[in-house]
Amino acid sequence: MNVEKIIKTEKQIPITSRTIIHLSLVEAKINEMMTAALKPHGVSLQQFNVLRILRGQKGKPANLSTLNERMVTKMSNTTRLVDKLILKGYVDRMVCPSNRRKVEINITSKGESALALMDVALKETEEKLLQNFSMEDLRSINELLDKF
Amino acid sequence: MNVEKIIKTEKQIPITSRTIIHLSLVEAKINEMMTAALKPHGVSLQQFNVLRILRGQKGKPANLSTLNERMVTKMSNTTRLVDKLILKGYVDRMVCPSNRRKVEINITSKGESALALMDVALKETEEKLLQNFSMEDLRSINELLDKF
DNA sequence: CCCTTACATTTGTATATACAATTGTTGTAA
DNA sequence: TTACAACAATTGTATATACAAATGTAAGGG
Repeated sequence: MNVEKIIKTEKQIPITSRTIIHLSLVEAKINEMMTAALKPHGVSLQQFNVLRILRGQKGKPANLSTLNERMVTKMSNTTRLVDKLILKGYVDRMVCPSNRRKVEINITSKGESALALMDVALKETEEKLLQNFSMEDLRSINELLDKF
Repeated sequence: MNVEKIIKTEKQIPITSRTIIHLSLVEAKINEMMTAALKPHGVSLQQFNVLRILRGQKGKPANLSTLNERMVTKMSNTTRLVDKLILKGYVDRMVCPSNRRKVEINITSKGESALALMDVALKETEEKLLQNFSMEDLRSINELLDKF
């Protein structure tokens, strides 16, 4: 990825700023490729993340707050995200019987099989994105990212 | 940054997926902090980037395509981004006399002094974000990010 | 039991972004 | 010169997101 071509905005860009910009550019690239990979499946990256989280629940329903903690988006959007997944029939939502303020969200079997297909597409994209990385590189970058 | 708490969506998450998710989370954090730092100045992160690019032009006007190449956003949004900066009086736009399809965009002196203030705020945010990074860490992470 | 506060989610609204279609301009080949 | 393709920017529209306010529910003190 050719950062220099893009960030030649200032004469002498300090390495701190360079790092921040570099990260944003990489993330944009990732986002773009992942979104493209999911497009044929008709879901957005965020919708995919919700499905993944729900699968991780292994049948135990998740409420909105739980989803929200594990996502980058804000609460109000989580509601609407789930709305869209319900329309597609990938999840269902019901009021929690023990605490009617909460809702319980589950992935449906239709959602699970759709998710399985998405996994394949995403896996390929990940491999493409990370093709220049050795296992040691991956460990290093994760370690460094932990410093944020 | 505690990734583990967030990405416990799946049982055994492979290091490739972990890396991608990790990057997204870090970028989200950066974005959030930068946006917050710019908020008192009344500009978005993207608007700030445009101003920075224009300053880097050193008086030489930039047209929209040029701005676009160096930004993460799409062409149509660049138009509207510049619109907003014009409203604030930070940039001006005129039709290029030699090729009337193009526009020439310049930062105004008002824009430059506003940008100088933003720089201070952003610098602080960067330092906060990168406080755990040694100079060697910064070099490493930039090198690794180049592999994307 | 009523009132207040906190909780969990939803709705309204303004702004941001992506994508496709459109406008206006230039260059060029018949 | 005119017709057509390519270029540069803009507009329309649908969707996404952030933020604030509102809704409905639960829990606890008087």
